[in-house]
Amino acid sequence: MTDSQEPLIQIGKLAKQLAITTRTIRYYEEIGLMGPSKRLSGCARSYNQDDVLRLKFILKLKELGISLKEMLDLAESFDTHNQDFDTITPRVLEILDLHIGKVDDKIAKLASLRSVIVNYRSRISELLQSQSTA
Amino acid sequence: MTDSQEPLIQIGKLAKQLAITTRTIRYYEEIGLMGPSKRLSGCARSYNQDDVLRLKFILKLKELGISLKEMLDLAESFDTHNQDFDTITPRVLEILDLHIGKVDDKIAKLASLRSVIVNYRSRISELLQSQSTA
DNA sequence: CATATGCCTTCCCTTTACGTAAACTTACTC
DNA sequence: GAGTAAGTTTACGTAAAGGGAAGGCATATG
Repeated sequence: MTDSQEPLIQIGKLAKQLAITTRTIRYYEEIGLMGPSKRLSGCARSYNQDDVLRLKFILKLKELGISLKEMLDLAESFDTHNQDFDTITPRVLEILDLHIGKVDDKIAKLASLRSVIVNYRSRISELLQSQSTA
Repeated sequence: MTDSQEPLIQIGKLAKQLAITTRTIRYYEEIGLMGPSKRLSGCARSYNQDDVLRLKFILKLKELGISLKEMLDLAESFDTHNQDFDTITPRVLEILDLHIGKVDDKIAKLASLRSVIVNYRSRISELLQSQSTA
């Protein structure tokens, strides 16, 4: 595991690679999601493979609809009991379950919305029909 | 239809009745969702049954996930061609179809999101399982 | 009369997840 | 040595949907 030289990447390249902006990466560091990054000479941030993976993970969670604040909470509970894998994982499951529930709710509401709209649509359509045949 | 006296209700009561705040009602008026309300002496807002229905409708749409801005767009196209029923109706159908499409999109995305989360959840769950049996 | 509601307007505050300058270093290249 | 590109920090701006306080009428009641 001890590579003679870890492949380090700078912020601009990393951002482009993940199709986000440098601002986003700095922001994640700012709020503590990414941890302070190692600096090159000239203070330029550099990222190794672990950092990249962490960022990808964050983006994945975000894509799943988890807010940055929730991630912070998650990260905190990782850090506070990170010795015990058994106690942290249920917490993750809990959060995921909560999210599945939320998504189910949204889907149900949208489905109901859809039927309302469709209903409305057909009533108007009928109205138009009777209008033209009058 | 000409009631001798329409039952008028004031903002505080209306808010309480719909379980929202007076600020919310004023806000909807502010952005043009509710139209200027008739005032009593003392400039107090008053609402008749139509107003109440409109507000209920807005809350319904909101609950269904339609943003206030989208409602404004809808309201605008109602208002701009409201002279000719034959020409307005197809436009409404168009908007409704567009919304049905949007809703379908959202539902599809959420469904895919759901399966991703569920997948993730089960992988973690398995991990926990194998952990405890180790 | 005093006080308590209820309403009014105006205006700044909040949260989330960044966007967008401004002003400044550092590094590479012609 | 001038220009360009990429990096830095600080800090104000944005959208959505209101929250909440200040300061001021008007009505109702003991």
